Amino acid sequence: MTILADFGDALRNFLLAALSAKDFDGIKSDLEAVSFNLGDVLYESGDKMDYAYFPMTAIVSMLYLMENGATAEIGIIGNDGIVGLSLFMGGDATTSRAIIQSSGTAMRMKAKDLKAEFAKGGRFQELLLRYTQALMTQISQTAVCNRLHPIEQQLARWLLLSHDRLSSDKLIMTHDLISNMLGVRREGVTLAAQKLAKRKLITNVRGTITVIDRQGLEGAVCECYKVVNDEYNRLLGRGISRTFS
Amino acid sequence: MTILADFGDALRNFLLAALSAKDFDGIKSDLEAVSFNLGDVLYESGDKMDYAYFPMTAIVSMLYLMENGATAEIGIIGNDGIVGLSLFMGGDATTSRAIIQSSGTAMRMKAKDLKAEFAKGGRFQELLLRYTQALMTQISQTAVCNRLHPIEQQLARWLLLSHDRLSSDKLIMTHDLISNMLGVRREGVTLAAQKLAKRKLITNVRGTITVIDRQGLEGAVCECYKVVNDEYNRLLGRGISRTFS
DNA sequence: GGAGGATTGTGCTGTATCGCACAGACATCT
DNA sequence: AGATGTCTGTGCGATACAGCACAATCCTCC
Repeated sequence: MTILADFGDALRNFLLAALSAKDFDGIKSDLEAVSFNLGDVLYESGDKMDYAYFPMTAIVSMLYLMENGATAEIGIIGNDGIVGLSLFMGGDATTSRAIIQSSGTAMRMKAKDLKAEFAKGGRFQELLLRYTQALMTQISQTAVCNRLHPIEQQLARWLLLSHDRLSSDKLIMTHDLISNMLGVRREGVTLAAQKLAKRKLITNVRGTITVIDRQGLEGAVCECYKVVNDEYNRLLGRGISRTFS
Repeated sequence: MTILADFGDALRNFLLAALSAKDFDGIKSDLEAVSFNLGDVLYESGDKMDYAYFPMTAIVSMLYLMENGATAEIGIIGNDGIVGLSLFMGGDATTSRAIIQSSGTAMRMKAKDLKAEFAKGGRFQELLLRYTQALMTQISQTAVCNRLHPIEQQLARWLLLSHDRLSSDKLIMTHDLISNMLGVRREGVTLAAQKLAKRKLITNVRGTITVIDRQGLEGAVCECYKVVNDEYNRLLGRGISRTFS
């Protein structure tokens, strides 16, 4: 992680952008721009959190780590949200690891500042709570998808969720990394990616997956994607999906 | 659903019991005791909620329903918590169905009363937020468990979560009902229940599963159960597990 | 006590995915 | 250019579970 000298464009984060100018000015001095690289860990499971993060171009993956080393992702947080819900929820820590899935920038805010702002009530609190509910929907739908849908559809869902939070069509990710997120074998990801590539929805070259047919990918995904996106839209006033934005 | 004449023992619900006498007196007049039967639906997915429910002896299952009719449970709420988080989260509805998994009683509270009490801040708000985080942990762990663990362990987890929220050792549930919760085939539940019965952890007769070796069942379960229980303990000051209470 | 329905048990085939092994392709660094 | 490490592709058997079919058991209600 690197602390950036310039303030950056905080309004690339939707939660910050949804504040009124007055509300934003109130918290602006609490924000600090930072930059992350792929694989950086924001928190380990059980860590007491010192900061909350509002991703701008970075994407964060919430990952569970099992005793036998297996991992599975429960949610993706990008410029739509905030990492560190448990600060205002009261727990100060979660049982998941927060890891950078795509390099980029974020605003960070000290734990005590976030708590203080939250405690004031008002628009900021409301936004944070609505985002929490949206994230719960994403996690819930992940649970359902893990149970009921084949890898190919889950990969499509994962690619769309990531694509929505990126400004590019290129996802810098190895199959191995993706397999850790989805909690499946690396070979399973290779197979699924080949199928999607054969359908001309993505290209699939060493270390990079590129979305070439966004509409088509939405046709290949299970209903889980739309349910989550509709709920983000309902709760936060706009979908995160790049198709409709 | 039946509205009960007598007030009942509201303090069987841990959230209500955790309030100070003064705080509880403040909301007491907002509460009304109701009784539910197996299969009663508290909300459908997308329904605007009129009431929140604090289960006392009832157990509620949060269920997702897919387009093809398949279902999967994302969380269990009993006397440890509250059904209707989205009221104070701001969404007023969720994408899941809330259905009675075990008959019994609950306190209900009008939506606007709950929102008003939440908005006051203080101990009640804090408890609700902490419970929300605990439930998020349960949902997340469900997602992971769905991905990584075999049916037998998942059934054990599900039985323990239900057993913790019951005052009896008898769970009135058919294999078919359980299969809807776990999102697997009915036959899969039959097989898994037979294996647990062969290990003398439960008995398994038509329509009723009885826990006969609680300790043994905890030995048969995956780590998911303990992670969730420890987190409830950390966040809410006590585990829900009957073993340690 | 017989009929009918609900619940559980069992067997079969098909399939998705795992676990493992290894080859080929590519990237990087010297 | 060659060495080395990383990433992807492929093939195999094993396994867990799905989907389907149907028998056996039990419960309830006339």
